[in-house]
Amino acid sequence: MVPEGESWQGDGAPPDAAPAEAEAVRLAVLLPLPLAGSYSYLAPAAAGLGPGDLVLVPFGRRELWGVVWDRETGPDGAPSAEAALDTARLKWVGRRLPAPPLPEVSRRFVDWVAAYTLAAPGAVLRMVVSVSSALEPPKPQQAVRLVEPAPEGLRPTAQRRAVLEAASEGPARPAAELARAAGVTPEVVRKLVALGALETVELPAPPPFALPDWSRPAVDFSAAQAAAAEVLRGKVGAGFSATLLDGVTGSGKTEVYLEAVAAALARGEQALVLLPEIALSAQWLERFERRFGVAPAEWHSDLAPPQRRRTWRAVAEGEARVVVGARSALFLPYPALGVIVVDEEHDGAFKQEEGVIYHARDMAVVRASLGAIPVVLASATPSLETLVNVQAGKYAEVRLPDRHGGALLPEITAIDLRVEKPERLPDGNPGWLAPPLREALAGTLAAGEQALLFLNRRGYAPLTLCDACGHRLQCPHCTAWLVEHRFRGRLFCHHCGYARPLPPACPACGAEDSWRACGPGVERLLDEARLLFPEARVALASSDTLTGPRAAAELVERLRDREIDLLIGTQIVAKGHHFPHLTCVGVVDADLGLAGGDLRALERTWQLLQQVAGRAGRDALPGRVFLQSHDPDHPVIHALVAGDREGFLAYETEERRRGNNPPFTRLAAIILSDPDPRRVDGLARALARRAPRRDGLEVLGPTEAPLAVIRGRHRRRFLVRARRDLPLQRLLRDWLAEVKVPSSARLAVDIDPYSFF
DNA sequence: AGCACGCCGACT
DNA sequence: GTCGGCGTGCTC
Repeated sequence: MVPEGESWQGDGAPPDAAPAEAEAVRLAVLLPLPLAGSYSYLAPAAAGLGPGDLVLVPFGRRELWGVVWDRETGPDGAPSAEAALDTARLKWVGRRLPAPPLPEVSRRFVDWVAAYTLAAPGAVLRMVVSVSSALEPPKPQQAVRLVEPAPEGLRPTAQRRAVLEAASEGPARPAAELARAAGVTPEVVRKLVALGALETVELPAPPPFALPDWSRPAVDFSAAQAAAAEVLRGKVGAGFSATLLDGVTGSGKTEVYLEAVAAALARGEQALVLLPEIALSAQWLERFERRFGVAPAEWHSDLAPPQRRRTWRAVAEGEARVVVGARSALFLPYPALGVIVVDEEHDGAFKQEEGVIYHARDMAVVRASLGAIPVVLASATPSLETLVNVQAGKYAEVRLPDRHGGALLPEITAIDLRVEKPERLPDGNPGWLAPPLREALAGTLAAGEQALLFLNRRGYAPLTLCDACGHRLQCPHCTAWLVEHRFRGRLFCHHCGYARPLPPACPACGAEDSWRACGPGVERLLDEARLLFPEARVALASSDTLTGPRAAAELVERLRDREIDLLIGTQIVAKGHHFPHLTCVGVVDADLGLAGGDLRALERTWQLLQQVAGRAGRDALPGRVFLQSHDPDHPVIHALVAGDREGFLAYETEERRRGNNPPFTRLAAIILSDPDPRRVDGLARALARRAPRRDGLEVLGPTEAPLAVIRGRHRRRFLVRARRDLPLQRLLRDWLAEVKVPSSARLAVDIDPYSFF
């Protein structure tokens, strides 16, 4: 018989002699598919399979991996209620995969997230087991090296010589890498192996993830930091807790929460730090290494597949002790997670908007609760949701009041664009910088200090129209204007990626050279800055210019080395980098986002501008911040100028309460889409007819979604607002189950929607 | 999600 | 006459 724990070879048919019924068990196996539930399989009792085990199972005419979710027998050995399916129809589980079983807490997390987001459990499972190739043990990597002495009779072509020369330098390398280094196709290398000039060897396994040294001394803490660190350390090992770590930019939050990480490490546990955008985290990694002496395991979407495989397995085996990652890192199968930190918890990047739609900050709190561990939410501008939870006593709070090292907070001034109008530029084009901002920039640059212009608009101009007939260039697939990107010489749709060159003549009236750019983008500001400050070294920072971690790190370096005098950037520059000589920040359009219509527009604007303002004057030099606005009396602008955070929060809290909006109610969005507008309208009407009606529940819609057409799909949207005590998910599930969705249409549910697009 | 089966247009 | 389009349905 099969020894327990060994992998049992099977192929969906019963093993040699079919075991008697008594020797077989029924298992519920969850598959990584968007299906409603698990599927039942048979397995020999002696295989010892239990919940969490990873197995291969036959499914239709395919073979899939799956996770044993449950034994389908009650405590008395009788089949459970849901195991009604006729045993004769069941297939047999195949091979058990040689991977650590999925921890119980991960399985409960999958079920919880699926129930909350209305996603299929299998779709959530796929986020946990996101690297199916990691389920087999790592194959040793093959490499090639030179055979010495070289075999005789080898025809030495130029390509072969290049390969042999490359191979003579350095250690054995994978064939593909060697081919790349020699500038030849892999075929040449293969041929040389066949000819005996190169030989294949196994590369030693890469070194395991190093254990961070938590016993190294922490950096010098201020009294406030030391006290905060002590509180956070005390949460570790004390069951579930959620704590807001609230401190202004530069107050040293990172070092403080790393003490909670150190405490978890000291207990032999794992730690997870979620960052909104791992790509821009070079400085964060430096700080981690300074504290622990080694690098943490990284997890984000653009890891190379071998690294991904290795990291997944190292996490599952408990070898990777600290993971820093983007939101998807939350779903890794940690066997011994001891603490979760969500840095910049207010950041919208934690909201996953595709596939399983979830908010990583909220799900982190759930994961912590299921694992009975602490979660730390860190931010200089906490979300209203989190602050309300603090006020309600659900979350603890730790504050770091001062800028570490005593740097001064910047002085913030609003510029009323209705009074201080930007002048035309010397070349006749409109300008976007009002006189007071121009003067401040001139003064800053003359003093040899650095300045930042912030405008949250990529490209040259948000709209391009024909001066002769007024025709506006629009995306053919979306309800959106095309944005001119002059450096790339093309027009782009920011919603679907459609790109085309600027047409030489207007497609509507045929006029030539008639395009007029309307409004500013960062590229246009760059033109203005170069014209006004020809001596200054100006650089641009947007997602178009900072395409990866290297580019971002390089920019940070150039700023630090003062090779840049004036930086012009989108929100990409708001994230926490230290630029000690940056003393002047100009927000070109502080009103952008105030009008946005969605319920978090004000909060986002507040947070973004607060963060941008925090870039100014971080060390000994005081900073100045200018907000250009057409509405300087707006409460958000007022609060920013007065530095009145409590005032803003009180205002915004009251607005949300009055509008019956979250966190005082709960929202869900139902988004329908179909290439055929008539069909999506039909589906919307069918849903509207069956919309649930009850006290405390509002169903708004259907309306055209704000971008009515994206990628050629017509979109309609319902918004559901529910009193917090109502079972929102159950109501939605019952409602949506009543309507048949045509196969061409898609229906997505967004619980707690953030983006209203 | 795949991968079948199934019923209508342009091609060797 | 077939190859092939993707609409509908099923997978323990």
